[in-house]
Amino acid sequence: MKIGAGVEWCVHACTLLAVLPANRALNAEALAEYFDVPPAYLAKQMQALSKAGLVISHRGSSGGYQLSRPTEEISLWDITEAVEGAKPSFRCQEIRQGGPCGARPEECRRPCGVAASFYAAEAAFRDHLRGVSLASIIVDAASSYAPDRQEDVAVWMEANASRLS
Amino acid sequence: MKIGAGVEWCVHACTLLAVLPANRALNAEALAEYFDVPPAYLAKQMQALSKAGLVISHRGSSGGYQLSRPTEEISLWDITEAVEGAKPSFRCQEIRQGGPCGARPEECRRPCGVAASFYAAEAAFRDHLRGVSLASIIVDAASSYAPDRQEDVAVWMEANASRLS
DNA sequence: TTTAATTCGGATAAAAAACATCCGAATATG
DNA sequence: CATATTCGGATGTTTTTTATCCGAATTAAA
Repeated sequence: MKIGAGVEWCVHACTLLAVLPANRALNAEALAEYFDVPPAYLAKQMQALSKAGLVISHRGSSGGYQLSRPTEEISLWDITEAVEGAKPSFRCQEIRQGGPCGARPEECRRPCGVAASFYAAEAAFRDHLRGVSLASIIVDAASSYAPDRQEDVAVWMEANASRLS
Repeated sequence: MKIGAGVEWCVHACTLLAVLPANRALNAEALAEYFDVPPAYLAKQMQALSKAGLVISHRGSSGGYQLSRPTEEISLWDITEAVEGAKPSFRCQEIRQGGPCGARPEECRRPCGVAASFYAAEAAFRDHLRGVSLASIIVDAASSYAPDRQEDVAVWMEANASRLS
C-alpha cells in the first residue's frame, strides 16, 4: 500500500499556486526549483492536474499554471485521484472461483466479503481526504511560518511568476 | 496506492484454516492447490503470517499450518499488516524543507498538514479493517455457498489436511 | 512575421518494487 | 535413519514507479 511521490509534490505545488498574485502564473520549471525536485518529472505530474481540470495551463511564452478554482473547492482527494488514477488499491483476483472447490461465476455477482471490506476501508480513506481542502492546508502551513518567511516567499514569487496579459 | 496480491491470498488461506477439523493442519502446497496460486510464493507469504504469530507452523513430516487463535480475534488488518508491513503508505519527503524558501528543521518538528492528513486518512482505513474479523468474513461466505459446496470442501479437507499427533 | 518560451503528449530509459522460484539448513515424524 | 516439512535466504523475472527527453502545438513579444 503506497502513494507515489508525485502526490506530495503536486499538493505542495498547488499550495504555491494558491498564493499567486492576480494575473500571475508559475511554470513547471519554477515550481520544481522552488521545491527542489526534478523539473521534467514534476512537469509530467502537472499534466495530470491539468487534464483533471484542477489547474489551468497557459501555453506559450510567459505561460504557466494557475489554480482553476478556489482553494476551498479543491480537496486532497481531488489531487490524489488526478495523479494516481482512480483504480482501487485492492485488486480482487477472485481466487474464490479458482481451484478444486471454486465457486461458480453465477455465485459471484457480488464482491466477496474480503473485497467488500477492503473497498469500504478505501472509501473511508477517500472520504477523509475529500474532507481536507487546500484552503485548510494553507491555513495550517501559515500558522507555523515565521513572518519573515512569508516575505521570502513573496519576493521569490515576484521574481519568478510570469505575467499573463 | 496499492495492496499486494499476497494479502488477498493469505486472508482466503486463513478462512480455510479456520474451518479445519480438530488436530488437523494444511501445508503451503495444499493451500496453494486449493486456491490455484503459485505454491512457492504462497509459502513465502505464509511465513509472514507465521512470524506475526497469526498462524502456528508445524514442521516436519505431516506438518502444516493452523490458526493461532479464534477467528473473532483475527482482523483483516492483522493479516494486512503481517503481509505488507507497517510502513505508512504516504512517505513524506519533507519537501517543505528544500528549495530557496525552505523551512528550517526546527520549524518541522511536527508533520506538515499534508502529511498529517494522509496519516489520518490511513488511520481511518486501518481502523475499518481492524473492525472486520475473520469470523465475519466466514459467516458472509457461508451465506452465499450452496449446501453441496460445503460438502465438497469437507471432502477435500479430509483428503488433504494432515494429521497432528 | 519571426523568434523565443512554454505546455503537451508520447517515447524511452533507469531504478525500484512486486512477484515468483529455488535451495540448503533446521526440524519433526515414523 | 529416512522422509517430509517449514524456514530463511539467495536469486531471477516481471511490472510499476521514477525520471528524462524530444517534437509538435501554442502563445507572447520583439
